[in-house]
Amino acid sequence: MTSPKPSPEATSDPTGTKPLRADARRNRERILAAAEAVFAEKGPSASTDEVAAHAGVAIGTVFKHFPTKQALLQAIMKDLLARLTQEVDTLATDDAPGEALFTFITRMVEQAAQKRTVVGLLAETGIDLQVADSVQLLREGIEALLTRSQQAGTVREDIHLDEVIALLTGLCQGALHAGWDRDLQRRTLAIVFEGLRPFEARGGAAGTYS
Amino acid sequence: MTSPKPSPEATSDPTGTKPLRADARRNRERILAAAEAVFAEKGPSASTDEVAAHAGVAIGTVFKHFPTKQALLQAIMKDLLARLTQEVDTLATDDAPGEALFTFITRMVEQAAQKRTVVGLLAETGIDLQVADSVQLLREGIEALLTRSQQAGTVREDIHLDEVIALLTGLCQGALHAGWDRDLQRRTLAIVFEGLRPFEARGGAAGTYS
Amino acid sequence: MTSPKPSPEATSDPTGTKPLRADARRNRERILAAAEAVFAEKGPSASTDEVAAHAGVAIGTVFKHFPTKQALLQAIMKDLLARLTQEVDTLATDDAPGEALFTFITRMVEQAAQKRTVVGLLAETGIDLQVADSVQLLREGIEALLTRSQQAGTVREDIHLDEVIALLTGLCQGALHAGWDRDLQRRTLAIVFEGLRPFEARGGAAGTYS
Amino acid sequence: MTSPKPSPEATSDPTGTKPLRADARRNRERILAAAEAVFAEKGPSASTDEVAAHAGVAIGTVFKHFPTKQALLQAIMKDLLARLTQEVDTLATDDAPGEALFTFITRMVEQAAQKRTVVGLLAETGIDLQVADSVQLLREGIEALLTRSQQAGTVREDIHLDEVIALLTGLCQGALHAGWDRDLQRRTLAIVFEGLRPFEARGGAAGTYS
DNA sequence: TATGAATGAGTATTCATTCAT
DNA sequence: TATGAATGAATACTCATTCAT
Repeated sequence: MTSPKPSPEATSDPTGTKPLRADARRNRERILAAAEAVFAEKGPSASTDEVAAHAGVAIGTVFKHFPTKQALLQAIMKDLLARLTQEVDTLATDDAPGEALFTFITRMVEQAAQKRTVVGLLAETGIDLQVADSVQLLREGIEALLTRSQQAGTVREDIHLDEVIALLTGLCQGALHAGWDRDLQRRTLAIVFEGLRPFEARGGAAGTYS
Repeated sequence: MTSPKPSPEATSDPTGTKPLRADARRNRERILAAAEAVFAEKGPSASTDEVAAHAGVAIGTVFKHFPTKQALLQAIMKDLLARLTQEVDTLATDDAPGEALFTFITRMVEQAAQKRTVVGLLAETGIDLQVADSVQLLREGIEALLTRSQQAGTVREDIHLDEVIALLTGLCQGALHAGWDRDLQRRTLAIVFEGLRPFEARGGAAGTYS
Repeated sequence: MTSPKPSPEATSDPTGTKPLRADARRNRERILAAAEAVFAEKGPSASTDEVAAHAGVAIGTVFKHFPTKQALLQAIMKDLLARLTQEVDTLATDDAPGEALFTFITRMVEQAAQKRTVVGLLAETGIDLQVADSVQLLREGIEALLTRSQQAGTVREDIHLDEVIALLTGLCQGALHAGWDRDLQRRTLAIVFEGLRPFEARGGAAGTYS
Repeated sequence: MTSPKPSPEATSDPTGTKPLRADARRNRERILAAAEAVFAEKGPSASTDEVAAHAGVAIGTVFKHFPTKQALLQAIMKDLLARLTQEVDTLATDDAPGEALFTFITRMVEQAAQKRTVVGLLAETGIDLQVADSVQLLREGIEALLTRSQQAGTVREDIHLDEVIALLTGLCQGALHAGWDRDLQRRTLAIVFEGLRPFEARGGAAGTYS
């Protein structure tokens, strides 16, 4: 049972929620991990039953923790966004300020390509997941990366956060669904990064074409 | 009950299929059109019943023409790809060779953003749609556009078809799911186009940022 | 399969509904009859599955005809009310005008006592069945009976329709739940009828006590 | 968390039960009170969880005291019957012997109409509640009232206890489900009371019609 | 060939009851 | 003894697919 377990800080309850009993908390984690795995593999239309089976609990337990399938999807989404935000924050305090944004985008695309992440799938189902808060946190993190990159002169000043997120979304979705291999990822990202750079910085580190 | 029927060439059967009676053919068209409309609006999880109702035929008729829901989705996909290929071919013989690729990408993204097109949704369902032939035709069309643009000097020589298609896919998916508005589309595409241009053509027509 | 089949006129569609195919209509009747039997025996919390099994059809067929359990209950209710209204109307044109109301009440109570009728059960579940129209028809029928009885001098002039219906409801519920035997029914009704008679008519035909 | 506890005599265990610890007894009372309130409001299909929550105890505690939902319903029923018996006994020693039965019936109907009492709901569930002993006590109390009324000359000699209880049951059920307003209650009861009176006492105090 | 009724496996969700903490 | 997490059977409802009319 060595599924990718969500980092503790990501799944920590919002303050104010009464702490769960040890076994309950353990099950919650297992369910979340199972759900992430199952939905990642089969898409969000996978049955809750399957999630329960994968987690090794009864179906009732899943619904005790997440009273709706929606709620379960939301929880995964929040978890994921929290981990991304965390990663963004780490990058933001790293040394190479100019490359931070490029690195982050690259990592996200890599992840998306690897596993059929939930991120993308969520949107598709038309389910409105109301994870606005978590999204906002991530936006802020990305904005910080963008600003730093612009100050470092590796991204044009006239680029807005919206475009960056649009590109990020599109690239992830593309990578996710079309199953780009590493090489294709690299070359595709290189093109986009080239488009983000100021004229005087073109042909930079990320821009090596075969 | 005369719904807007797809153009005949778009729905043409692959050669080798036995010709249908006139009324059967008419029904086939109506079902396809209905399916495209319904799936475009509600996603591929819309029920076949709804498609039948929208087409004004009984459910049995739908399954007579397309023995599986899968088959119906496939047919739509092929239809769509055929129309895109058609559009590509038209663009390829236009006068402005340098802008043809950019124009095509822009149009596709616009369409994807406008209607919840099937394109994107198909991939998501994880269904393997086996439309390889149709895709190949489109690939070839796009390749022609790419070559012409490169010859015209508006796209870098070191760009491959794979990256172009990867970008196209990602941008469409992004536009589709994230609901970009026209302005955001324009700015996002401008960045990508900038990345596609050779150094000496940078800051070209498509690259005006707010 | 000789369950009490609803009379044709009771189940006839409101005009304007497209006529069903013969087999569909037959199934509809069977489902209704089965539902009436099952709910009558086990109360409205009986499962729809059981109704389907009892009717010898698949569960989907039940839901095709009655898209909701509610709808099924409603249909039974309407059916029942229609039959009651019918009975009321017959009584209203009978010869013995003075006894018509008493006869009707007696019959209803008898029926309620016999089978765990749906009437009573419906109210209990807290389900709002929206059969107002059908109820109104029955009210009008009962009102006619009441008026005739009053004109015949067997019911006091100062009795209103509301009280009659209240008594009818209470007596049916009581008979239904408490399982009164025939003799107890008779004696209980005799008391109520006695209360309905004018002073000068007391000790009338219905009022023989042990 | 001091909810309105039922009076001690009402909840007294049948003799022979081993005495509970003080806190356990307190919990028992709270659960009973909560159950009565919850079931009164939502009907007997309300969940045991809700009862537990309302009582401020854990679900396990409820099942410790009442090993089955059935048992809980039974206990409420007994409690209720005990209170009614108590009320009957009080009335039986009151001064106005002739009106005692009428008063009792009136009160019961009033209560039934006011709150979605459990009384009525119990019968509906089809659950056999085995509260024969408690019922017997109540029967005896009512019989006493009946006898006194007959001796006082306000109720006919040929009326039996069974009919009185039948009427009582029916009227309560009717009032409960049909939601009679006070005025309708009054007029309906007046009719029944009139039916109970001997000829020479007709048009008595309770018999004023609009 | 078209129709549309019937099928029945599948899905989310609830809830009485059990049992480890 | 109290807690409350876990259980899992049950239930209403959906929908792709089949087949008699």
